[in-house]
Amino acid sequence: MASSVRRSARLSPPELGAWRSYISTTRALTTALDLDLGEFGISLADFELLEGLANAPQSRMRMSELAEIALVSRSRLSHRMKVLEDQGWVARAKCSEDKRGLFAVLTPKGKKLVTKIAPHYSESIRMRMLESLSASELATLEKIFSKVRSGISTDQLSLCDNEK
Amino acid sequence: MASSVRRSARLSPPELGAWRSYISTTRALTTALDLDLGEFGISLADFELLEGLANAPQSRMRMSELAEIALVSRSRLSHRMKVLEDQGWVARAKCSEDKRGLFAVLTPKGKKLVTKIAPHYSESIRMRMLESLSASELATLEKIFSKVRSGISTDQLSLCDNEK
DNA sequence: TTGAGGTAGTTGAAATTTCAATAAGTCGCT
DNA sequence: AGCGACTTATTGAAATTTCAACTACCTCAA
Repeated sequence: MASSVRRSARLSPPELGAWRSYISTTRALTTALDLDLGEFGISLADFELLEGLANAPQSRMRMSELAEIALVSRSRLSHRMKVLEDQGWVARAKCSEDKRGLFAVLTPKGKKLVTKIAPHYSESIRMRMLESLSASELATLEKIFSKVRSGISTDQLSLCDNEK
Repeated sequence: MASSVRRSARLSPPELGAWRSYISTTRALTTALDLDLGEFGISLADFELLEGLANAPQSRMRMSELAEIALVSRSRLSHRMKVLEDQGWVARAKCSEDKRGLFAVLTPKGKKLVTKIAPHYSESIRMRMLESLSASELATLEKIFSKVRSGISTDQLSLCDNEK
């Protein structure tokens, strides 16, 4: 009785093409962005943390919330916060509602940095990526990745400390 | 006399939407793929190295070529090769044409591993990403990233050791 | 044929990230 | 009131990645 589901066949040429194109471009792109931001003495990942805070009410956010929006593990955030704190860009503040918790807060110095770098960041993203695309491609891009995103059950990954 | 070029303005909502959607999905996706492959005791990045070799004639490739196609720095490749070698998946072989050079070679054990894992890898990519997309979205995806890729001058990044 | 400058690959140390464990606090239930 | 299960965040150690030399070799022009 012929096969029924036949899972896990090789990727078809269009599938393979799309995947390869995506993955290799993504690597090149993040390298390029990191390089661009590097001129301002910060990495893409760290800048995203500061930017996340900058966009939050009162420029502060609970550690775990920041970890979640920035898609980094909690322990990684803890470690990064230490170095961002040493730079004077962020601080940690107690949280009175929940004594276990802490707020990550952007300092004035940190705000200044974000203000200074943000335009270059935008420009870098635009130059490296967005500029190559038409308005409709832009829309499709957003649609495609939203779809993919919702196909990935976030909680399953748990953004990767080891919380089983 | 009104402004002329006006570079580096804030990203427009569609631009921002596309970017955010892309970057956050990409993080979730690579985490998911790593998790999937983790069940077979290997990371996505390492598997890509083995797969790269598997696809090369005679399952071997010059170190620098492998670094290039896998988009990793040379020093990183050197370090990774050490651990892949310890696992018995790859070996290094002298290159007679150029005595500075080496070939990275997939061992029989490495080949077996690739053969075993490849279907799961495909299935994971399909399940996590491709399945969410229509054929035309697939085609657009490939087109978009090819465009973006060619907008990024590869040599400028030099795939990131410090070769100025 | 030599020597200047470039290329291939490696190395050790420093920086970063992950992993597993831990402290401290909350929540709900009895 | 207090116990057990869960959550928040941190920590140190291990693994990985980057960074900056460094060795060995190749190329080519004078």
